[in-house]
Amino acid sequence: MWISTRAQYGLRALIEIGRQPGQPISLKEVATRQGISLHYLEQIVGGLRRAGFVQSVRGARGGYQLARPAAGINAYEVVTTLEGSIAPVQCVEDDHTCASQNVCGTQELWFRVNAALREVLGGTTLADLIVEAQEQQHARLIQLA
Amino acid sequence: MWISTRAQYGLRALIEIGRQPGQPISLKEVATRQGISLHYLEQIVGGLRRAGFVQSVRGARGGYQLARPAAGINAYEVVTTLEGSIAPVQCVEDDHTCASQNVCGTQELWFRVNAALREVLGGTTLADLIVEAQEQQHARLIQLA
DNA sequence: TCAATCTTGACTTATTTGCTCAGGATAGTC
DNA sequence: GACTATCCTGAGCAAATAAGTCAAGATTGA
Repeated sequence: MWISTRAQYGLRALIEIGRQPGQPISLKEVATRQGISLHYLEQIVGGLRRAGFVQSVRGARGGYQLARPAAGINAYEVVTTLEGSIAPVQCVEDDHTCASQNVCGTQELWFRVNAALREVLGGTTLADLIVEAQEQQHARLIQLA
Repeated sequence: MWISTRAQYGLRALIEIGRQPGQPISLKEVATRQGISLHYLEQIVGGLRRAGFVQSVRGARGGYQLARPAAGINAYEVVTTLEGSIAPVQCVEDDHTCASQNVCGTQELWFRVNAALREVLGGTTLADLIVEAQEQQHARLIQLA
């Protein structure tokens, strides 16, 4: 497992926040629904706020809401905001120049891995995830009945 | 960077070992060529031996050689041998059942990421890597000339 | 016999992760 | 204008992991 809980929880929080557009949801609510520690969530969502994904509404009945439409947020930017680079190896990291001058023989492989990752994560928007989450919950309710 | 140096060095060692089929190469040689600590390399290649990728030849003029043809070894098995699972999140790990019963909404995303990874790594054989490594070195020699 | 090489396992050191805790700032509501 | 819900910040900490290092031995060719 190499995606930290930080990024995983951040994505899940965004799904909850994006679910009811217009009205803010408190972190307490998000924490209960997703089973995440409140204090830890505060740290994570703080990062998402500073990066411009969500807005906070302070005071009683406050909470968080999306700062941009869900269809305009993709999983790649969310994950890298919370996690930093997710390149498989250092060679492939944005600003890095290879110490062994490309003679190791594996660099092209890691580039292909990196490209595949960006394609999958960059091609999934928060709007997609919200739909998937709702379908999953629906399917589960039917299963229980 | 989430592929450990262990797996990276292991792949690079296999490229060196697979380069001259038939004759064993010492780890000292591999360590010098690839710029890796000898003792660390011993640990790593030991793992590859136990997993059946390479054979050791003891004594003077000994070393390591491939135990299977290079075209029959793919990067996915090498990496997972040295690294354990490379699933992005625990949900997706082979024997794991999801604690939040699939209501988190992100599981499908991680499955897609995992599938993309397996495809790229599983589709690259050691024989491919050896060719790529030789092309790289050739290109570099021309560049220097 | 000697030296080159493989083999094993314990140990170390630094970093990261995943939290917890304490305390504050801000703003609606009664 | 007190009360309370909420956001916000930074320090601290235990456990795990990574990336080696070190020491000592086994095996075999020359």
